[in-house]
Amino acid sequence: MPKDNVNSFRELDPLLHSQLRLAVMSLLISLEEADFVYLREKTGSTAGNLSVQLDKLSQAKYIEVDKGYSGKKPRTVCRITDTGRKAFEEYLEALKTYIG
Amino acid sequence: MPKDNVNSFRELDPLLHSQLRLAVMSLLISLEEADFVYLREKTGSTAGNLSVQLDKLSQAKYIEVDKGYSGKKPRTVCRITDTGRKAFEEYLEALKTYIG
DNA sequence: ACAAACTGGTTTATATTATAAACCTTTCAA
DNA sequence: TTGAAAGGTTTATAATATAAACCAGTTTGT
Repeated sequence: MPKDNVNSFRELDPLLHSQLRLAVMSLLISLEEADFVYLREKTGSTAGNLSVQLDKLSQAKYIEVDKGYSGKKPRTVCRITDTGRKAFEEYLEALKTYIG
Repeated sequence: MPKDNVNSFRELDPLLHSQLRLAVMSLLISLEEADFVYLREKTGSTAGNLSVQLDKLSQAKYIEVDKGYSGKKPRTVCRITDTGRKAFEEYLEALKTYIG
């Protein structure tokens, strides 16, 4: 019996398939650099949530996070890595198997 | 101080932002009718997981689920509703705010 | 006829995630 | 010098996804 009922959907990287992390990556992919406050405002997220999600992206090496100062104020700057860029592109490819 | 740092991302309907439910909706949107076994095979999911997710889609009225028989075997048939179709389209629109 | 295995599912338990709430440290303004 | 704000982090809770266990009926083999 020919089995053509085969899964035709690609895995969606769970690290990217998350509203907030996807938004962050979406921003970083075109900006190449953005700080914590900017990301918080552009995504509309709470600081706590953003902090957690940045950690996850950072641990996966999808982004780099530099903690420094702007004058006397702490300033956390994020940028996407090559790994992150590649993962994002693969996510987009995978998405297409769902949304045509 | 002008605040142009405004959230530019639309909400992603959490009911659709789920790998399996999205796959199911993706199938139903072009097929208009599919049974449980077909969906399980096409999505590569386990029966338990599929059962749970179909319930959620059904409770949200995104799909209709008819339990009947094909000969002596139980057969559960699903189709998308207008509500579901609309939600799916809105999900696609929202996604575009993330993926350009 | 009876047991074992298979179909087509559902229910329940568990692990993971996302999110918000509470908290911390430093700076600034009164 | 005290209180509020900025810039985060940590912790607790709620929601989700997933798998494992289960169930009723059917078919197969002996």
